[in-house]
Amino acid sequence: MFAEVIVDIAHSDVDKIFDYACGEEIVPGMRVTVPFGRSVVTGFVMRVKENTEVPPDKLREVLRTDEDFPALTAETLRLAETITARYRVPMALTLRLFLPAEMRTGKVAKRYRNICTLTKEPFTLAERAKAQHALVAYLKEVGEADSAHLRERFGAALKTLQEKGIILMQKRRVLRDPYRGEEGEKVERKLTPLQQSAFERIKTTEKTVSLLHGVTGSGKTEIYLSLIADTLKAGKTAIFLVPEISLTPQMLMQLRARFGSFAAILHSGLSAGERFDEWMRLREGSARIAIGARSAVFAPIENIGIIVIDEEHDGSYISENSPRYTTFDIALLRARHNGCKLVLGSATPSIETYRRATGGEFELIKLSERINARPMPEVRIVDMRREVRRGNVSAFSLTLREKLSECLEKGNQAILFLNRRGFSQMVICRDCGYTAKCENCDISLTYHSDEDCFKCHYCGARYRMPPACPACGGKHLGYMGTGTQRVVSDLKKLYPRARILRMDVDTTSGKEGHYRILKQFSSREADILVGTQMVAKGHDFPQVTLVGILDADMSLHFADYRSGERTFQLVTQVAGRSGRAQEPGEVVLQTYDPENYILRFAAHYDYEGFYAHEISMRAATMFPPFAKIIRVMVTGEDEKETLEALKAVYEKLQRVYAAHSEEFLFFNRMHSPIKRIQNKFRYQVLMRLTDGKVLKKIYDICAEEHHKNVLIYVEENPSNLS
DNA sequence: CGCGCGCTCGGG
DNA sequence: CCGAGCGCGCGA
Repeated sequence: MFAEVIVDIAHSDVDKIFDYACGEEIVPGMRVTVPFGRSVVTGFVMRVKENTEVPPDKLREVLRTDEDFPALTAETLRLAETITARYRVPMALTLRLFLPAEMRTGKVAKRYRNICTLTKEPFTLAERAKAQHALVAYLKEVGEADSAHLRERFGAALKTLQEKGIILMQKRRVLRDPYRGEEGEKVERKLTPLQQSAFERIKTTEKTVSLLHGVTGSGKTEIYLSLIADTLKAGKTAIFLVPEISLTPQMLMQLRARFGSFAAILHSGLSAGERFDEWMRLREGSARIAIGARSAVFAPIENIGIIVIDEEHDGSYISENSPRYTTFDIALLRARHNGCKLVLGSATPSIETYRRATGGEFELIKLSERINARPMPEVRIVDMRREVRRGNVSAFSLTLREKLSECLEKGNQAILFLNRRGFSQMVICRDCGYTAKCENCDISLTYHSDEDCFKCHYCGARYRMPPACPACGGKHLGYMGTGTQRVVSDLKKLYPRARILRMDVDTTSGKEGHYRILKQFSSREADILVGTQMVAKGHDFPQVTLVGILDADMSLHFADYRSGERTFQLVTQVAGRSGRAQEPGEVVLQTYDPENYILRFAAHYDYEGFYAHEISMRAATMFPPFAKIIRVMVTGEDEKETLEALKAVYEKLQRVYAAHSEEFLFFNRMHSPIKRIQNKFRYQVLMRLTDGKVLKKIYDICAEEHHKNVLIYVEENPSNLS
């Protein structure tokens, strides 16, 4: 027998099949150890065959298998072929997506437990050894138990009985279960008639993809869970994808309560061992629901009955590393392969998705009512230009201050949202105009008051705060632009008795960081929560009756065709945090552009209006989904080398442009808006295509262009053009 | 990716 | 004439 092997080296030079002689035990999907050149490496068996073209003097043998089962399934191998072809990345890189990182690094220790059982031989115990009697009785009842557990319960009796040969101990491999003992209560809510009909439509539609477009609080989650339960009943498996940030302990608890150990949860908070074991449970089939962020779309399960992508519009579904896949594309491939349904859910679907839904490609299901018909909070738009004219230059409008006082007096909670970390956006010398910039990035530094330092928000570098301007020695340093720290410090002056929590990347470090702050806030340890966009995502705080959006324009003026879409989503989401329980909520939206159509539509929760406006604008300007924006990034530490690489790709791309100019709306090379990040120079070729065959050519050109010390990659519709 | 081969260039 | 440095191609 011969095995076709891809070696686990992510480099295009070795991205090809190597044949090895092997025995019968080798099957496709297995990881094997093979001799390769002068070294020994891990490889993936893609196929096995009876014959080989490789001359016998070159042929070598598979040394051993890494596991005694195929780590990759047949579906997975096919899927990998498609992904590799689509994104022009080495096969090894694609195959790695399907395995937990722990498996490759081999750093995860298998966990063993000592399992105790009673001997079958007759025995007698001393009359007065009470603990021994209790232990034997217990074991008779449960059959077998873990030694650590018994020692804790019965103490030294265990050791005595073991020495007497009455209790037998046996080592056995066990899988870690990160949520053991946290079963919670099994709650199975009955679906409302609206939910029930959505459920039925998803099941019966001819279309593979359904879009559940439901306002916040319309009960989408309950529909997903019912669909998953239904799939389990049919003996199939399920994938449930959520944005990383939504994997809160409460949510995990809810899923655990509903599905018990059938659910395997893959997320960044798990230890290496736990992650590996959750993967194992899926691969073995003892867990049948894979729940997790985007990488869970590669879950090692077969016979999939449903795939759900919650908060479909969320940016975290697009991979930022090679291969730059979109979760939806992979999910669709898997849904087609398994002949199952794919459900997308969102209150604010992405423009692209909504167009495909209204165009008839997806089944569009609207849930326009909230559970219990609770109204959406009222949004009040405040014109900040008027505040400035009145002499109020603080971050808080008079309206917001009034509402905030009112809210606090009633004993309710408030959330203030501002998409800017730190104390002030930048520090400028009033004498000479100098601004501090990062040494590694082409970015001005943000002042952080709690650590009294400057930070670069791109690479995380810290700098000491200079006593005077480094350029002119002037002492008049000015703070421009308000960040979350500044808001907190101003709030403390305005409301000295209010308890304030801040939530942004600076305060949420560590794996439980988010959770800690959210828990403090939900258990009423604070009155006001100030935060960046991470406060926007689906947490349920019943006591919150006021949401303040301090600077709604921030994300609006981003150099990105999707900035309008993102602003709409953000405003809708943050607003949804207000008034979830009995009391109606309010939202104060501060802006310097109160006539802006996006903010107007968002204030009225008018997604359709927003969509109609946005899509006609995209059509008129020929932006996605009517065209494709392609960015070829060329980045490297040495400016000269990087420029040479840029020139080489540019010349080749230009030939494509010349030959197919009708497919190009735009073609140009330039510095990236941020010239340098983490010491790497960034150049780009920017294109806008009327979706044609040239994209393949562009990928080909970039794949064949090899420059050492310079990285070249293609991005499709990149979400930030920095 | 890691390695050895061979070509080239510079110093002695 | 010899050693260091680098570009190239190979690996089954």
